[in-house]
This record gives sequence, C-alpha cells and structure tokens, in this order.
Amino acid sequence: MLKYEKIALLIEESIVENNLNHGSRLPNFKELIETYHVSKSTIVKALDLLEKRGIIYQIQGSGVFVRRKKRKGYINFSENQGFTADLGEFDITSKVLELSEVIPPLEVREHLSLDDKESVYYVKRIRYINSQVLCIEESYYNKTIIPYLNVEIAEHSIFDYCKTALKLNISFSDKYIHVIKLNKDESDLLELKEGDPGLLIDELFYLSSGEAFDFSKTIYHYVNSQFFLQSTKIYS
Amino acid sequence: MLKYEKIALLIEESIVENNLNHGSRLPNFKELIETYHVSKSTIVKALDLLEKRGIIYQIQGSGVFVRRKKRKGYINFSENQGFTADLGEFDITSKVLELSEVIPPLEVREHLSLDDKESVYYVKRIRYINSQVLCIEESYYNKTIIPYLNVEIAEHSIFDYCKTALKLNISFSDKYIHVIKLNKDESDLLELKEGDPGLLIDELFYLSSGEAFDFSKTIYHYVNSQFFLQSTKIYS
DNA sequence: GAGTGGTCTAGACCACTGT
DNA sequence: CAGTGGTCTAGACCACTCT
Repeated sequence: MLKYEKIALLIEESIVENNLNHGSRLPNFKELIETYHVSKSTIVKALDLLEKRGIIYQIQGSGVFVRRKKRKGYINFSENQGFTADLGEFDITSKVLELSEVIPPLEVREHLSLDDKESVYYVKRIRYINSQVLCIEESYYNKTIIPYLNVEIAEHSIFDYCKTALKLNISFSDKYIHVIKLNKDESDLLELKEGDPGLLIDELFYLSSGEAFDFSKTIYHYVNSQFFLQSTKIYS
Repeated sequence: MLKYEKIALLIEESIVENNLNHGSRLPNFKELIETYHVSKSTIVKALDLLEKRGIIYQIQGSGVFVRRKKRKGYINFSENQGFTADLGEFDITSKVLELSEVIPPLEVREHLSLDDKESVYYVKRIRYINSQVLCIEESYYNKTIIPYLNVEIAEHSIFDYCKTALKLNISFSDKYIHVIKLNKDESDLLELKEGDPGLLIDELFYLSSGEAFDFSKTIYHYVNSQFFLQSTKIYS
C-alpha cells in the first residue's frame, strides 16, 4: 500500500474513531505532517483522495473539514466495483437464470469492440439485497479476457473472481441511465406488475488497460433500490 | 487560472483538435514538459484533473490515453453546476410556477440546518430541454445566504445568479435518487399519466464553506431525460 | 497580518509495461 | 532492461480566511 493511501486510511479511521460530525475540523498540515512523519505533499495527496471519496472537504485559508451524508441505506452510485465492495452494509446474493456462450447483439458488439462472429459469455441473474429483489442483470463478458466462467462463480461475485483468480484490474466504467416501464417478462422477474417503473442502467466496464470487457444491462426494482451520489467540484 | 488547469485545458483542446479516438496515446511526460514548459508535477496534476473529468486514463509504465464516451445526448450526472454548465449541448429553459417565502417542512429544515421558525425561499419550476418537458423542481434556498430572489432570476439560472451576482462558490452536492410512480399533480405537470414512472432526485447543495444553502426535489420526465455517469477507480 | 491550505519546482527513487 | 508513469521529498512562494 502506498504511503498516501495509508495516511488517508489512518485519517479516515481517526474521523470514525472520534465520531466527528459534519463540519468538524481536522488538525492542520503542520500537525498532520508531524503525526504521520511524512512530507507536506503526501498529506496533500492523502487529503485529495479523501476529498474525492467524499469524506472531507478542504477550504483554502481555513482548514480541512469532515463531510457527512445525511441519510443511510442508499447504494453508492459512483462505486464501480460491484456491490460486494460495499462491505457489510448490504447483503447481496444472486440467482443465476442463464449462463451461456452467445453471439451478442450489435449494440453489445459495438460496446465491447467485437468481431461479427465472436462469442461472449452471457449471464442473466436476479440479485437480492437483504433477501429482497434488487435487480435483474444481463451481462456480456469478452471471452478473450474472461476465458472461463461457471454458475458457481456467477452465484457469488464475478468481479471478485476477475480480480482475485484472473488478476484483472477493473478500473473505470461508463453508465447510461434511463427510467422505463417494465414489460411482462421484466416485471415477473422483479415481482412487480407490467407497466411499473424500473431504472435501467447500461454499464460498460473497462480494465486498467483501457479495454472494455463487460457490458451489462441492469434493471432495478423501483421500491427496493435507492441510490446516493456525491458530486465534487470538477470545473471552476 | 492556475497553471495546471491551463495545461489541462490545452491538452484537452489538443485532443479535440486532433480528433483523437478512444485509446489514442498522448505524448509522454518528457514531451509534455517541453511543450508546455512546466515541471513534471504540474503535468501530473493536469493529467489527474483530466482523468477525474473522464477525458483520459493513465496506465503506469505504458502511457496516457484518450477516453471517449460511446453515446451522445445524455445529461451528465456528476455535474453539480446545474444544466447551464452543459454549454450548448442542451437548451434549457424554465417556467416558474411559484416563488414565495415559506417555513419549510421538517425534512428541509434538517437538511439546511434551519431553526423551527426560519423561512426560506421556495421555488417551483418546470424545466424544459430543447422545448420538451424535462423535470419539475421544488427548491428551498437558505435566506441567510440568498437574501433576495425574484421570478426573473428564477426564469433564467438561479445558480448563475448565485455565482455572478452573489459571488457564491457552489462546491459540492449530495444526491439521493429514487424511482417513483407519479401522482396526479406530478403527472399533469410532466404531461404524463398518473402512475407513470419518474426519477426523483433529492439534492443538497453546499457552498465551498461547507454550508448547505439549497435543497431541491426534482422529478424527471422518464422519456425526455437520460443520464450519463463516468466512474473512476476510487479504491484500490 | 498571522495562520491556513494550495501551487509549483527539481530531482531522487519506485513500480509497472512491453519487448 | 529500456521506457513510461507514479510517488515522495524539501522548500519557495502564492492565495485565501479570519479576526
């Protein structure tokens, strides 16, 4: 683990331990430098990381302050490591409806940059959050990158398998978000009625190499899912 | 404008000018340093900024590459500067339904950290995207921070007014996202039917001082709105 | 004006990629 | 192992806030 990541973690822990509220001020740079025995730039990087994660905000000339969210029980929308990363807050399980090798539709081929006749792994799952239906998910995996997949893996976490067994580095993703009316098939699976609302998310996942390896269409249950998104200033 | 922001802008412009595709490689550090006559750290900061904005991705030991989105016509979900920031891509207009001073409901008081009897500006608007109904928005503004507001301002951009006239620095926001069924009032305003889907977003906006100054409830038209969200790796 | 965070530099050294 | 990006340092200087 890098130095600035470690410092970030330690600072985050100190916030949790001391149970600091929104607006609480952290020690100044001089103190942080002395406490952690690192240079100023390392503190700067650590704090930038915490700011990116929405844990603090910095005010030039004033100080560094704790940022707190006001509501609990929301799925973090900017995470792209799958739900399993949401350590313990939610209990996510999956039921595999289908796992096969198929020639995907055009839309998927384009997103994954595949040839006409290249087949992919197709996985259709229902995912549950604390034993309630959360979403239905259809995923297409580039077989060049994911050469093997089975039901047992898909029942647990495919992303964990990619990371640990295949040593893949999932790095960034693009989400395309729509609200839709469910058709018969979809509503049956979600235990809802035809015409009920649903949140449709098309997501394209990239490895750190920049290659797209997974395209997923997910429809969320409109009652059992709610999302949280923190924005930080990007443009001045 | 800061040096690294300027460099970021120049690099972005060079990507646009040369019409570089996804995966195209940028010049290496040495060349960038020479081209822009700055130190390595400044290049690092500029590239970090572009990565945060989803314009490039960096691979250690390999290079810096262009990141391109695959679809157009989606509203950027991680922007928190209002739509007006989406320079030209969309034409956003507003119709003011109500503008008054009220004692807000409990939920709003909590979010804005207000006293029992503190009044706020309440604004209800319909917003249009390219002349189609985009959303209905109910906003509550802390009067201590926004001491004056009128219909003319609300018809244009309240955020622009905050930034330019009041010199406020809007810095970050929290979004809480739900999918709902519309009730009669909501569907009438959105020109839809009762029971149709809607995307409800509660958003709390903060100044760079860390003070919450605006709480908004927005319901988006499920056909006329679609959103885009780029994720970047936050946790290793 | 004192104190705080933010930028920028030059350079040493580390870590990863690709051949 | 050459080449590329990433980390880390020490220190000068800048910009903002608060009182």
